[in-house]
Amino acid sequence: MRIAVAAGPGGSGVLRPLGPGPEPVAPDLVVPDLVGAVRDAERTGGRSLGVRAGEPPEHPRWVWADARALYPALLAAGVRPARCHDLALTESLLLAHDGRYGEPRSPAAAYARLRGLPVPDDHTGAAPVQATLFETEKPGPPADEIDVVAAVHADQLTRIAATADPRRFRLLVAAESAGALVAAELAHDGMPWRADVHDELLTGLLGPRPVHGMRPARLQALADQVSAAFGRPVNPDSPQQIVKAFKSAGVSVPSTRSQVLKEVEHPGVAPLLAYKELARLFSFHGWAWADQWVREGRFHPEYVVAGVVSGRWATSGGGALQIPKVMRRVVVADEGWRLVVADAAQLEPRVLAAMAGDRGLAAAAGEIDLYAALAQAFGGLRDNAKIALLSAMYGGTSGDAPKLLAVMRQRFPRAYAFVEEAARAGEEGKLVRSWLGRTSPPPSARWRELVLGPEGARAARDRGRFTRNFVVQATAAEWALTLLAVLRGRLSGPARLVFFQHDEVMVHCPAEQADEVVAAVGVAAEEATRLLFGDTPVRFPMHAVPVGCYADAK
DNA sequence: TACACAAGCGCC
DNA sequence: AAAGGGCGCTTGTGTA
Repeated sequence: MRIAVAAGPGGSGVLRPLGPGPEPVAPDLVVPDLVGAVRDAERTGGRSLGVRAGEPPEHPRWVWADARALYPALLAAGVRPARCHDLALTESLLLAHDGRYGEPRSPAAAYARLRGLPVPDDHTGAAPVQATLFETEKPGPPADEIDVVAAVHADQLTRIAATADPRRFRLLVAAESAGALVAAELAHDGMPWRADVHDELLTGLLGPRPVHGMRPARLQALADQVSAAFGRPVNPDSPQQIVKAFKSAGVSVPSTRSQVLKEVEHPGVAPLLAYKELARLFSFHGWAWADQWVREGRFHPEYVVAGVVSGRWATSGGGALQIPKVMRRVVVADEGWRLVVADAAQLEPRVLAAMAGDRGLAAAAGEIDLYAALAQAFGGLRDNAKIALLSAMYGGTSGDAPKLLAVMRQRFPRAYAFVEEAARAGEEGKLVRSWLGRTSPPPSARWRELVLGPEGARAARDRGRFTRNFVVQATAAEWALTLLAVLRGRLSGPARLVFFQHDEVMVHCPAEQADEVVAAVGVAAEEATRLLFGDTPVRFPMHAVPVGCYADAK
C-alpha cells in the first residue's frame, strides 16, 4: 500500500491512499496532525486510515517529496516509518538514467517538466517544507502539493517500468529511499562519542586546548622548530612558504606532500612532518569540531545520500566519512551496551565476479579470502592476485600490472571483458550503468572538445578509467545500501544504526542483544546478495564483531 | 570584505 | 603495502 503525503500548514497534512499503483483507492484524508496520522498508520499497518478493510495489515510505503524535509519532524516525535518512496532521489536516478545529469530533481521541478512549465532550481541543502510549491507568477493555477506528489509519482512509476530492467531499478529506488531514512536517523541518533576521551586524546598529542585563535603548545613548538631549522620565520601551513624555504636552503621540492618531504634530508623535515600530522588533527577533528558536531555524547553528522556520482554517500558537515583511525578510541559504547562493527570483506572484486558471471572468479569468490583462493592462478602469490584484480577494476598500469592483467585476461576472461567493456564505453563517451541501473554522468562539453584535440587520447583514457571503476564501485555501493536497508528492518528494540561508511556499518545495542545483531548482519548480507544477484555462487562475507570501543574492532 | 581556487590529506 | 577512482574539509592566497 502506497500513501502519498503532503505537509500542510501548522503540522497538518494531506494523505492520498494509492494502493499498489498510481491511482487513488480512496478519497484524500486531510489530517490536522500529520505526524500522528503517520504514527497511527505505522502502528496499525494502515488500518487506521480505514481504506483496506479485509486485507492483511502492512506498513505503508510513504510517497513523499523529500525525506530531508519531512522526516526530521517525524523523528523528533519518535515516528520511524518502515519504508518510503523518495521522489527527489528517484528523480535523480531517472534523470541520470536518461543521460540528463544535474537537472533539478525536486518534485516541483519534475512536475513543471511534466506540464511544460518553467522549471524551478533546486534549493540547496535541506529545504524546509513549503506550503506553496510554486512562487512563480507564471500562468496556470498553482497545484496543491498532494497533486504534485501524486502526479510525479505516477510519472516515475511509468519511467521506472520503461528502464532496461524494471525489477532491478525498483530495487534501486527502494534502497535509495531507505537510505534517505537511515541518513536522517544517523543524523538524529548520532554516533557515541566520548567528549572526555576526545579531549584527553587531543591534550595528549597537542597540549591543553588553546584560547581561540592560538596554536596548541605542541604545534607552536613544532612550528618554532621548523623556523629555527630554516633560520627564518616559516609558516608551516603555507606550502608556498615551505617550497621557498627549501629552495633557499638549496633543496628543490616539487610539492610539500609528506611522501615527497620524507625523501628530503634537512633538519626542517622532521618537525614539519610532525606538525602537518598534528595540525590536521587539530583543525579537522579538534575541540572546535567537537563544539560544532558533538552534543550529549553523540556525534551528529550530516550525510548526503548518493552525494557521490557512484551512489556512495557523501557528507555535508561533520566529515563522518573521514574520521582518522586514531579517533576510533573516542567512539565508545554506553555502559552496558556494545557496538557491533561490521564491514564487507573484499566487496568490489566479489561484485565484479557476480556481475560478470565469471565462473572461475565466482568460484574463488565463494571463499572467505578471495585473493588467497586466486593465488595459484597468479604464480602462487596472493599479492599478485590482488594487484591483478585491483588493476582490472581501477585501470592501473604501473609495476607488474600489465603482466598480471594478461594472466587475468586468460584465466578470467569474462571478468576481464566486463571491465574492459565499461572502459571502452567510457572512452567512446557513452554512458555506463551499475547492476541496478544507476547511470554514470555523460561526458562534459569540455571533454567532448578535448577528446578531439591533441590531448584526446589522454582524456579518453581518463574517462575510461572512470567508467571502468564506476560499474564496480556503484554496484558495490548499492549492495551496501541494500544491506543497510535490510538490516534497518531487522533491528528491534533499542538497537540503532549509528554509522555507515561505504562498506561498513555500526550498530549500537544493549550488550545482551549483540549476538543477535551480529546474526542480523549476516542475514542482511545474504538477503542483499540474493536481492541483487539471485542465485550466485559468490559469497559476500561480513566481518562483524561486538566491541566496547570502535578502536577494538579489527 | 567576500568569494573562488589550489594544495594537501583524511576516508573508502 | 602499493596500484585506482571519488569525495570533504581546512588553510593560504589571489581576485573582485
